Amino acid sequence: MSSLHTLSAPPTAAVSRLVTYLRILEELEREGTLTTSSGALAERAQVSAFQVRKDLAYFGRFGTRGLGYTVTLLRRELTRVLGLNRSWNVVIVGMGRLGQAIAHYPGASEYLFGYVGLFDVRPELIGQVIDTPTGREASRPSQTDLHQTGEARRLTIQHVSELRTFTQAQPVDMGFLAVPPEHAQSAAQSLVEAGVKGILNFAPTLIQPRTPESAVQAGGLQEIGDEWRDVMVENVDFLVGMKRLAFYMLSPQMLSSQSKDHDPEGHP
Amino acid sequence: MSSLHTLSAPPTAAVSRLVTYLRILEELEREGTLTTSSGALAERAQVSAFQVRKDLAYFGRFGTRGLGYTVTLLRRELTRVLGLNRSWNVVIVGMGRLGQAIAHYPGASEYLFGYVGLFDVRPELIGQVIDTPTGREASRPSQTDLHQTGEARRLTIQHVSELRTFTQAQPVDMGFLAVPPEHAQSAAQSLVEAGVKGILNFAPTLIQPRTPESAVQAGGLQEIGDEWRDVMVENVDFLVGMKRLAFYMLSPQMLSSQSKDHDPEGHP
DNA sequence: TCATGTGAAGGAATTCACAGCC
DNA sequence: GGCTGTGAATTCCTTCACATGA
Repeated sequence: MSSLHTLSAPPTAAVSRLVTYLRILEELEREGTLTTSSGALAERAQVSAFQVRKDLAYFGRFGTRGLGYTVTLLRRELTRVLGLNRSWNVVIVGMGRLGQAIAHYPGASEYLFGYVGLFDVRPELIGQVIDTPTGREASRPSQTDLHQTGEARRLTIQHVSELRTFTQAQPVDMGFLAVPPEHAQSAAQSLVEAGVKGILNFAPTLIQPRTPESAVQAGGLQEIGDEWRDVMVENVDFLVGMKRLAFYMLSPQMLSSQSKDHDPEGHP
Repeated sequence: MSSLHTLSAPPTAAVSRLVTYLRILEELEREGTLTTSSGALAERAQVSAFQVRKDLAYFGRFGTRGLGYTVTLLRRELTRVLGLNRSWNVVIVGMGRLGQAIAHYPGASEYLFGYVGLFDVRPELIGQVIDTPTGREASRPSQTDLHQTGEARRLTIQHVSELRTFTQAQPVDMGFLAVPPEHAQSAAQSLVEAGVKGILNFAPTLIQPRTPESAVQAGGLQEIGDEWRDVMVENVDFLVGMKRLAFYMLSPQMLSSQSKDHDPEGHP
């Protein structure tokens, strides 16, 4: 009977599935569907109905027994739970082909993710002007095409060395890292020193959540590692996906039954 | 004492970690390190030494008790296990900004992944010529920079409708899908109808591993679903990573202890 | 009667401790 | 002695069955 049901931490895979459910709910909303059920969501998400209900139960009670879920209501709740009803200021470090593709990618500008700065070290890129899509309005889920709302924001690529002063004038929540793997650690270090607390790493390498020893003995850092406290790193490495695909094509019988998919890259 | 130890299917997360170990071994090899240990690998992979040993044990016995692992030997074994010692012919469907970034991405051309065809439906893209990096030599791990071996392969973007005849003349193992989400299912269908058995899906949507009903009632497909048999789909969705990052930045206490990372997108 | 929400059962993956072998 | 390889224990995630409530 207690109103608290923040029992235990949800499995990380459950968070990924929540993102999928949210996307499906948005599709249903666009299709004009008013209500749905755990079974219907399960089919489109390629999981079991049990799984859907359990996943939702980690975060609250959103349905009506005997009826199911109201699409709009559940969409709104999941948006809130995932932290997608607030705005996130994002910088991209590394504006090569991948960084530019990310900057223009339509889906990223939904949900109030907005690019506020673009950075690189290559002289030929610095000063270049890029039009990035801006986030949709805060209030409306928008019946119209989500990909077309908002207008472009014009940004100039700056040198990474300006990152620190940039974040003093302009709050930055996340940094997207799209630099070559050999520069990923130092670029991440620059982000952290600039006070950025979230890193989405596209490079095929793991970011070490600490200041490299070389930098420590070189400079006079007083509180080592402290700047990395509370920094979240999430990895998006398509080479891992590519190699996993190769493995499972070669050995299809190696597919374990449980949790065939869902979840990101990185490590505990 | 039996020489068989292909006991049970490894966790899918173990496969992702194997990819990480392999990358670390390549780094160690470039650094000139001859031998290593589960502890050393664990530190760089951000997992426990137990985990490293258990993961390796799923696939064989590669170390020497009391000594550790020979870097070159373990690298070669993991390369074989992951199916990266054979060549993979890849086509890209969707040559917008993301597709072009993928086509030029240096890491993909390692390990004998080679692009053999590029496809799109937009008239302004068809006929455009793209230089893609080619795979490194089969035999050598190459002491020199892995990213610089091989020369460019010149490819012309073709219309997706030519996919079927293309695969009859040229074997294709994998298709990389970089089209907008609303076209992902039909593009995947085109790949499958052309006989492609592996799909790496970059679109933020789940591919349904079956022919849509609309196509079934329209055309006279005799054996429904059969063309999807043995097709592997792997998802790489950076929007999921982005939203996961938002969630964990908002609720850091929601980090479950186990398997904080590692694993792809999709579902069971 | 319907479909959700949830404690309990079951199964999988990780962690551990130690046996086995340089 | 040192580090791997591996059965056993533990922890976690998923599946299930049913109580709950519209």
